[in-house]
Amino acid sequence: MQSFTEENYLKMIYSLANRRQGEVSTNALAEMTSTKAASVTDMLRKLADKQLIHYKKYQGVRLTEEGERLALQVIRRHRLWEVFLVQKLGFGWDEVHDIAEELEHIRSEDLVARLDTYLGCPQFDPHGDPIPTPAGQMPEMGYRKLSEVAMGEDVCLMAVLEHSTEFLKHLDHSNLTLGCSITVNEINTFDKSVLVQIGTGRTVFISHEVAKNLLVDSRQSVVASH
Amino acid sequence: MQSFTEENYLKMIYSLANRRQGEVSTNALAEMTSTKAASVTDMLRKLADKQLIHYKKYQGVRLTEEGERLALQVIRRHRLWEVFLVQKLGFGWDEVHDIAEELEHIRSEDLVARLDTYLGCPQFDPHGDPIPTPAGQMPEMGYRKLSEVAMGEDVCLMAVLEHSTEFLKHLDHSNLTLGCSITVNEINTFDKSVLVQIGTGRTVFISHEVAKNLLVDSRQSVVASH
DNA sequence: ATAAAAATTTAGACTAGCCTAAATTTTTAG
DNA sequence: CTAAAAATTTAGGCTAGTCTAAATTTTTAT
Ligand SMILES: [Mn+2]
Ligand SMILES: [Mn+2]
Ligand SMILES: [Mn+2]
Ligand SMILES: [Mn+2]
Repeated sequence: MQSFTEENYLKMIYSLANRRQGEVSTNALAEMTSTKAASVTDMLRKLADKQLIHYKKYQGVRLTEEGERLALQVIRRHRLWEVFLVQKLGFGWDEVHDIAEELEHIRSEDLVARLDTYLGCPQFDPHGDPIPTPAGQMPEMGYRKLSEVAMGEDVCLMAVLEHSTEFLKHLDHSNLTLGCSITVNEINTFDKSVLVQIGTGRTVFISHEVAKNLLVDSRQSVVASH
Repeated sequence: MQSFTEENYLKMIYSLANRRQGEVSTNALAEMTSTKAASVTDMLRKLADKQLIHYKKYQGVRLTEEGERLALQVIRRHRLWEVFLVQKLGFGWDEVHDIAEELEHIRSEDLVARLDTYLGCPQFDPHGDPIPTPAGQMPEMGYRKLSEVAMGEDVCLMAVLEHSTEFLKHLDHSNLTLGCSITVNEINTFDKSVLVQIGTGRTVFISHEVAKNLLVDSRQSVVASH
């Protein structure tokens, strides 16, 4: 059985490994856990002892099969609770992360199964992130970043990479919601900002900083959530 | 801000204080927290430092006003989550205690308020226990134990004092559910067991051990929950 | 190729919560 | 009223998770 802390480390190793491909560094983990590198090293030794990670001193870290299985369970719980908070309790998508961060650690197979059923077995969380299957598979969506879309293309907003309240509030403010269609009208070469039309409605300016964090799909996919 | 452990101690001091009136003893807390008396003493010193309890060495302990306020918040969260688990997720009343024991520690004013609204502001949890008000008042029900009811009386089962899975399963087995009416047909003097009729239906035997843990009301009150 | 910089680990220390064993205080019984 | 029993506290120690400062290894840049 793992502690809250160990579960958090596993989850963060998983997401860092997927962001930059390959081994995860001590410093990256220290930043993400808001601790110091020395503390991370201690924890890595413990996780390695428990066979949850592959760890060679100075060489970075990688999840074992068992470690990944556990990480995906935590992520599954996190995302299911986020769906609950938004769809059932009426929270905004910018308000749920911290609460889900605590709910994700309540370990009861039965609870997760019932919650999943109750929510109608959702495929995506309120940020468009796929929910790992009960069997522990993480669906791979082939999304691109809006910052990589060519001029004139017509795409659909499927997910966001950044979950901070400020970022999500900013999107609300620009009328950018999951599932909305986006047409790229103009790309400014000097700062890579874009001018897009949302649906058939208004035209908004999106900075490169923001565009990098919007995942889109060319296909006319069904809306993930709303 | 209090830790999980501190919250658990406050909650247990509250319920022990209400059970046997007056100061709560170190040993009683040790038994209830499944720790040793020495550990309890350590924690009592800490809670006293934080002004959450009145504590004089060797003299037992009592909650301060602030301590009681916090204890009631924890109890409110616990009972609301129990309602959620039973009414929304379909758990049995014998399965929810341990999960609620973890959920109760998630501190978000907003979460509790929304959950309360979502559940329809319930007054009682699945065991018939009153849910403290948001303002921190614990409603006082004037229930009696079934073991104290006179022969021939007609009462309504309102709550249970024991929450263990075995006990609750035993009640299910005897068709004893919250809100059912009970007529005392016979009281055996040698072992204090009773023979009762449930509603207009079958007649069951109830040992003193069980009857002591059933709270009833003479009035034809509306069913608390079901 | 090597020296400086950056990343990482080790050493030593702290707090929260828990334990056992021993000391102390309160209660109970004769 | 006193001696034994029971309850409680103190002393000293352990683990998880964290920290700072110092040592070590790897990377980067001349
Ligand atoms: Mn977490
Ligand atoms: Mn999310
Ligand atoms: Mn608890
Ligand atoms: Mn209850």
